[in-house]
Amino acid sequence: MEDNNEECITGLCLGIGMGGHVPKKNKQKENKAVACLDLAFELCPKGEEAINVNLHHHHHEKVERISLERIHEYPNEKSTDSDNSNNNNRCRKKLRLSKEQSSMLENSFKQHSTLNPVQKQALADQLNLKTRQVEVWFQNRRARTKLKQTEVDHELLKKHCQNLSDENKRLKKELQELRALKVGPSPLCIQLSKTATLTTMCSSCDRELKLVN
DNA sequence: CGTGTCAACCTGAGCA
DNA sequence: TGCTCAGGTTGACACG
Repeated sequence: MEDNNEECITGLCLGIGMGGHVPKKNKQKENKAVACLDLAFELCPKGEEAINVNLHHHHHEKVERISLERIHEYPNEKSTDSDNSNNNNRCRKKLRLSKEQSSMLENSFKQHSTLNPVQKQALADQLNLKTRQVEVWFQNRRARTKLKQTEVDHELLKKHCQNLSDENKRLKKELQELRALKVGPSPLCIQLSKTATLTTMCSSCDRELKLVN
């Protein structure tokens, strides 16, 4: 059989509506193939039949391995979930981490927000998860942290902006009042006319502000 | 039934 | 070239 990996994957993608997209990188090809397998698995939970029909022999070993992992990966599919009566061979049932798994991941994240491969493998073994799952959890966790921090920063900036705006209004009003009192050449008025700017301290941030005349 | 959450995935960039 | 990451997206599920 000829060695034409792209055609193999393209064929399968076309067969399940992926539009025949052929990714450039091998890793991406593999990802697409895995995505294809999700759907192939949906059509054929046992895996082997649908997969062997669609792929050349070069892929069989890998594909079979992945398909078996899939069966392992979604244990709820195997009617172990007693209260899930509508077990309808859906291929990607949402995985929910247990409280223990979540808290251990959280604790690990508190210690270091990134993991080296050894730490990742150790944590995966400890939690009875795949390293990929641990990796994804940390990626998502970092994204959530960043999002939260962005929201906090946004709120702080909004408050700071409001404070500055209030301070600006107050200073403008004060300046107007001072000008209204301009009955004679007081030292302040002389200073104002010379420099055309007035400096003051912002009460909210303790920075020096320049008030343009 | 609309919406939020989150695991899983995709893609492009940076790095060794 | 392969790996890891950030950022964005998808899809399953829970909840009001």
